[in-house]
Amino acid sequence: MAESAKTEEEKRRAAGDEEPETEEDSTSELMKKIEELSIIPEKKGPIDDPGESEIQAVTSGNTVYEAAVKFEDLDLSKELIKGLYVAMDITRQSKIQAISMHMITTPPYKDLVAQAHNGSGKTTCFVLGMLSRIDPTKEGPQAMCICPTRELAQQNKAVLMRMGKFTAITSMCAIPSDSASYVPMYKRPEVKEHVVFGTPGTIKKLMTAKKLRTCNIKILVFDEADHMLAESGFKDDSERIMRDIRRESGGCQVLLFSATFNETVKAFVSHVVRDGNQIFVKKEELTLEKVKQYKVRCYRDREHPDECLKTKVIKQILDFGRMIGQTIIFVQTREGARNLYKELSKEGWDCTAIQGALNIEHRDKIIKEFKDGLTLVLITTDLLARGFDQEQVNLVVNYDLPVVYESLKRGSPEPDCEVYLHRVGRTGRFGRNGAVFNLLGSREEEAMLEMIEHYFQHSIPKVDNWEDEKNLKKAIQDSGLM
DNA sequence: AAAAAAG
Repeated sequence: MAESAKTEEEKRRAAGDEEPETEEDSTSELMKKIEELSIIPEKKGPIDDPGESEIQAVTSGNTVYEAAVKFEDLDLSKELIKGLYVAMDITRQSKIQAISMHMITTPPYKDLVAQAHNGSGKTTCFVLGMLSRIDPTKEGPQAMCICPTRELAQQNKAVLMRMGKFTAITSMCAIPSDSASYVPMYKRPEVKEHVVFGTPGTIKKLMTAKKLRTCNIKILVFDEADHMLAESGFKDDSERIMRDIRRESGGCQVLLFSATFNETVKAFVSHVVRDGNQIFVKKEELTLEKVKQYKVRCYRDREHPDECLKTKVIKQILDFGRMIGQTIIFVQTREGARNLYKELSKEGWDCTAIQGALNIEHRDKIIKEFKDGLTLVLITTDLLARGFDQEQVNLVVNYDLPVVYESLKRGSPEPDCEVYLHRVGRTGRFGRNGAVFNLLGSREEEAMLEMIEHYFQHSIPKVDNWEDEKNLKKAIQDSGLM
């Protein structure tokens, strides 16, 4: 099943790559594609994913927006339409795209806070929004996107370059660079590119060094906005960047995107974009139907307290996982990532590990190898919990459950349900199948997973007797993989 | 403790 889906995917990809490059040919190819689209599924309108049915939109003021059923309804340039259909191979709009695109691309360009499920195409919304607002004949930044990690900034930039392939729009990443190629801010040239993707620290430094002119910014995006605006360490920088750019640009459009907005953040961001449009999803509706979640109980043995059963379970899961696609294993700490990597690679298991303490060259290399499909198993901290998009990932393993740090200090560990949701969202993207295994090494961890089940009103089945490989295999089969 | 950043 997964096999056939994959080959079909690959076929389409290959076909896309062999697209004739001459202007006439690719345009007629485009027209053909558009024709096909208008006869096939449009009566059904936007993708009717079961998981996407509960999106609620609140528009501000008396601006009337119509849902855009097709991208052609959006008054986009033909270069952008071509980018969507030919370079991106996007055929239909997802629900979040249908609801939000007019809000983003239509005057009076109101601010927007938009929540939608993991893997439902939020990036396409804001990247298309940015591209549509840019005048490529003018030099310098006209759109900016703030991200929580270097990896996400780079990934988003890659999406923009692909979607804007047939335009003259340029982009750059403002993220920390490796020590060898570091250039002090005062020595840098002024940013000439149209779009800047970056992390808060580097963006802020470029702005204060006057190397990043923000007066022509028309659209400012915060990806993973709830995180950027609520988490200490990000909050102050993000707010300052938003305030400065709003002032300098004379009131640019601000877009806040994330899969999660808890009640506290919701109240706060609604204040930030007071006159804006809002799209929210109920938290019970956020779990992905296509992703099957499991718990595996592997408590430490009283007779062998040093033996780590979790590692044993991992190896069993990887036996299957490596046959069907790529796997991401989440751990809580940097040291945990190092240790598990050592443990697995020592015994000849082919895997890599990434965490924030690695040097930048190494980080980039690990990500590239994984995105290229050269490595099948990636161990990571919550560095990759949000936003990381790799369609071949069909297995996620929570070696450790995400914990709210403050609750640890209080002595009663609570799970971080939002991080849990984001981790789960690394698989099952765009309606694909996926499976998540939660390894429970103690009574406390079992209790935490119960709290997660309660939070999402979604019960997670247990895989009994994991020592027998058949049971793990059956779980993977039940999730539609293999 | 993870994420960013520090030059």
